[in-house]
Parts: sequence; C-alpha cells; structure tokens
Amino acid sequence: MTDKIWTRPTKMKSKIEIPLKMKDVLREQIFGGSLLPLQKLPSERDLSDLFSITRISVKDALASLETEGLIYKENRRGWFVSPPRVEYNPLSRSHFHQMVTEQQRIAETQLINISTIMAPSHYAKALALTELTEIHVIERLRFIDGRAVLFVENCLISHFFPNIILENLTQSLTTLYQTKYDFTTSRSRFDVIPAAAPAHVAKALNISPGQQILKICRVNYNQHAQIIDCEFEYWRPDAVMISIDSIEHS
Amino acid sequence: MTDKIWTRPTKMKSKIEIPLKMKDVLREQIFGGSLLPLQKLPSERDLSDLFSITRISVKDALASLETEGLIYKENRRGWFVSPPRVEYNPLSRSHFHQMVTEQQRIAETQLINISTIMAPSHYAKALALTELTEIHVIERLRFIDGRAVLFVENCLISHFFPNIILENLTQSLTTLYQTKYDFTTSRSRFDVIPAAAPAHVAKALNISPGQQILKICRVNYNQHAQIIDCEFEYWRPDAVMISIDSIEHS
DNA sequence: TCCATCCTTTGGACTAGTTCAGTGAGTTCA
DNA sequence: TGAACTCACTGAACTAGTCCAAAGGATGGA
Repeated sequence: MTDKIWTRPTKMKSKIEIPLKMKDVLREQIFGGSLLPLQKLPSERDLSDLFSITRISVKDALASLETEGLIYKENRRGWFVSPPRVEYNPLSRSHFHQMVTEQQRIAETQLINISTIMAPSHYAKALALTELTEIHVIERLRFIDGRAVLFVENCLISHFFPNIILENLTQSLTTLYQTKYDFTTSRSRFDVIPAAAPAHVAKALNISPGQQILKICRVNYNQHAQIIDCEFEYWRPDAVMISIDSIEHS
Repeated sequence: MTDKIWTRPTKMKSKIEIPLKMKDVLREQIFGGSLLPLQKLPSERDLSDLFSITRISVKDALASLETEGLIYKENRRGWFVSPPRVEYNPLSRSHFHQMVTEQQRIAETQLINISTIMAPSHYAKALALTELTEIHVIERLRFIDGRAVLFVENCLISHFFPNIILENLTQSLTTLYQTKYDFTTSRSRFDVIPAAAPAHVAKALNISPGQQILKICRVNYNQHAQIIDCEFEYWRPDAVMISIDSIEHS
C-alpha cells in the first residue's frame, strides 16, 4: 500500500483508499517513465477490473489526473499521457511554428475553414466596429508532435487584406501581414480565460463539448494604431503554459 | 421543452435530454437574473428530485456549469452562482485592493501564516538561488465581495527585508517594498498555468483538493535587476480573467 | 488495390441506490 | 452569557449495473 504518502485532513476509511491508490500508481508510472508521453492508458473498463473499483470511480480518478495536466482524453478513443507543456508568450507575436520548433517540438497547422461574413456582434465588439463590416474568419487547427492542441479563429477586417484568402493560410499570418500588406503589429491586447469548449472547438480538438479549455482572445493593432484583426485561441489546458516577461516590452 | 436551442452533433435519444434541460434551466435563470451572484442553488438531492435524475447526473451537469464559470461550490456547503470575473493584469503590479476597488468590488485580505525557512528547492529555483538562503513565506487569502477567491504565497529573500514580518501584512507588499525598503519593481516575469489545487490551497479556498485552479507564478526584480521575491497565486478559475495590453509597457 | 461494410472496443450517459464526514444552526447547561 | 453539544443537512465517495454511439480495425468483394 502506498497510501502513506498521502496527507488527508481526516482519518481515512479503507473504502476511499483504492481510487487514491490508482491515482498514485498512474502518477508514479508517468513520472517514473513507465508510461511515456502520448502513450495510451488501459481502457476505463480494464482499469476498473485491475483496481477492483467501479468505472465511475475510475472516471473520477482519471478526471483528477487530467486536471493535474498529467493525462488527456480523446473522444471515444481513450486516455493518453500528456507531453510537457509548451511555453507561450502571447505578446511576442512569434510564430507558432517558430515557438514550437525552438522548444524542440514538431508543429503543424491545418486549415479548417474560411468564410467571409458581416461581423456578428461578438466579433464586432472585439474589433471595436461600430458599423456593419465585412470580415474574413479563418479557422485553423494546430498540432504539436502530431497532437491537436490549439484551435484558432482569426477574424480579419477584409478591406485591410485584399485577396488574402487566396494565400497559403497554413503559414504564419503575421508574416503574411508584413510581407504582403506591409503591416507590423505595434500593439497587442489579450485576455486569458479558463472556459468551456464550444461545440465546434470541441469537435475539432476531439474533446467532449463543455470540457475545460484555456481561451485567449487577442486584438492586434498595426503601426497606425488601427485594429486590423482579432484572434480567439482555444488551448487544451494541459498543453500550454503562458509565460510573460515585462523586460521584453520595455 | 427547451431542448431545441441545443445543437448536438447527433440525433438525440430522450434519455439524455433531461440533464441538458437542467443545465438549460439553471443557465437561463442565471442569465435571466432569477438566480443572483452568490446565491445558493438547491441541494444536489433536491435538484435530483426536481428534475427526476440521479445525483450523479446532477453532479455532472453542475460540474459542467462550473467549467463554464457560471457556478462554483464550497466544500460540503453547496453550489452558488458565480459573480462576474475581475480583470487582472499581472504585469501592472497594481495593488489587489486598488484593482478590485476600481472594478466596484469589495476587497479583503486575511493573513494565513508567516514562516521563515531555508528555501526548499521549488522556491530556490523560482528565485534563482544557488546557495542555501533564508526566505520569508507569507501566505494570504484574498476575498472579493466576501468570497475567498485567491490564495497567495509570497516568498521574500529575507536579507532584503529586515523586520518585515513585524509589519501589517494584510496591506499591499508592493507599497511596503517601496515606502520602507526603497525597492521598486523594475521587471516582472510570470507564468500562467491551469493546474490542480494543492491540499493547503484547497483547504484555504474551501474547495476540494485536486480541483481546477489557475496558478500564476511571478518573479519580481528591483531597480538593480535583483530578484527580491516571488509569488504563487492560486485563483478560483471562475473569479478571474487575465487581461494584458502591450501598450502599457512600451 | 481499393473501398464499403461489419464488428469489436471505446468512452458517454445514464439509473438506483449506500455510507461517510464536514457545516452550521439550534439547544443545552454550567 | 457563553461554551459545548446535538443533529439535520450538505456534498464526497463509493457500489453495481445498463444502454448508446463513435472510432477504428478486420473482413471481404469488385
């Protein structure tokens, strides 16, 4: 029994020890390297047999390890060991691919959808639009080491970016802004919010709708202090760590 | 039936509609103002009777609303409606009380514990200490509108702050640094990580150990580019929204 | 070789209960 | 008056199952 390493506020009854033990065993195997990143755990049914507890208790224990950021699940596929978090500075405007590569990880981007619409209210608000304005909405899915970790919606005010939808949109938009439209980002404003995954995001990231994600809303200004686009990022919460240093902006 | 407003990827079976309905009803009552911030929801048993579903389904539905940031729970006390999030800029070094007051909310701080110890490894790492160094650890609990939302651990390198433990430590430490020790914060570095609440934090915030929280680790440098302290903040995830603007630091 | 179809495995979403332990209001009693 | 005690109510943590639907591998025919 490894229960001794647990400090509980009250005296224990034997019943509750078993799921704690399962958490301990899995945690130890993950930290000890017996279970490697991206490796699949046994199925919930198998774990329930292995530890002689019900599937509900198994699910509770797994959800708890998920909150710790040690494991993650994919819809109807199973549970997997989380790779280390990437460090992300939303102010730096460094490209996703550059950032990931610098951390010895492999980045990929997949274009999900492009649409050109009149800005609905939540986009209009983020872009500080007072009248009906046409925007491009670019939805992309981003992968680290083959795992989908980030769903991004970019909303560009279309008159700033003629014909952008004809470009290769799996590359960095920042680079595209600079090379093709001569816009540099002079100012960024962003919010970080722990939230629940909306249905379309959950589907793309292959998680259950309503699961916890980290939402980042960013607004970018060009060198003329105009808002040119905004961005909604939805991160798998175990995949990322926001990291900011004030010295980089002073 | 209000089920129609839900878009589900697949056709529904009648069974699964009831917990969705419960979520809908509660959400509507919260947005509609029938349930006010800080108000207590009916007990899980009552909800289970009201909607004729089992307590496990009730718990699932409530956990889902919790992830959305609409409700929160207190250990063995019940579920409550979440007040709006406060906007927090970790770079600004504005005082907690000042920040909260500016947003028309009421702030309080409670001193939990002070200890003076030789820095254990995780603190030593954050403070970039290479040798055994004495630090003060100040644990404080912060309230908004009477609700405990933030647990803070401040670790000060003690030789920078003689006799600080004799001061009133429910006030802003930044102010204390400035007025009493002539230190101004010239640089801050911080990480934001979705994490699970450690036991001592869970106890102070009155949440279950292992529940999701937002962890912010901050390191502060004085005007001589020395690291003088670091800070570990643990926020209830529904209480806060990180909000940063690059223009404030350029 | 390719592609549709079946079939097993997986998690998702439930039902119907039980026991345990902290909270807090109300009561008792020195 | 005030501290200690009681007790109902609360969520916490379980047991023991059921049925459903998506995912993906195996199968088999054109």
